[in-house]
Amino acid sequence: MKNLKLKAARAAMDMSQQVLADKTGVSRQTINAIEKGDYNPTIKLCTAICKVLGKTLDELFWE
Amino acid sequence: MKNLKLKAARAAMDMSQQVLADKTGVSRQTINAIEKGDYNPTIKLCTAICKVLGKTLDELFWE
DNA sequence: AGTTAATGTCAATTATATTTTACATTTTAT
DNA sequence: ATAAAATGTAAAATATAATTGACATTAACT
Repeated sequence: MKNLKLKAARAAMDMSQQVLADKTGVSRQTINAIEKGDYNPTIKLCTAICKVLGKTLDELFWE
Repeated sequence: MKNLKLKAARAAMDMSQQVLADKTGVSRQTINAIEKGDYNPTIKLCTAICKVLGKTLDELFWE
């Protein structure tokens, strides 16, 4: 299942996958894969993404 | 950093680490390690733990 | 005291998240 | 129409989450 909430939050900040990757300290492919939804990031990375995008875990990663 | 919120939520349900491990499909050592705090579980496991304990990600895994 | 359930912890192995390199496709802008 | 940036995707390698088995300690109970 795609993570459209993440994709939308990133779009709302006008931030590319590459920039989000740099700010969270992971590769662009990792961000892409999380948005694509076919895997399972660590809570630490989810938290880092939330902080960069100004959202909480519940807002981006709760179903 | 220990996860005392998780430990407290489990205690509030009077549930052992072993039972929580069984209900979330991981080993007891994994639950113990998460409570001890010296690592970084996947979002999928965090979500499973939250559902068993009737809490949200923000309540148990947001700092 | 003695017994049992629960917890803390460690070493070795397995499963999988993440990286790296690379290329194709799509969007955005000129 | 063309170039550049952004995205989608894949295979191989690396880092680390999670398992297994084992043992010691602590808490709860009779």
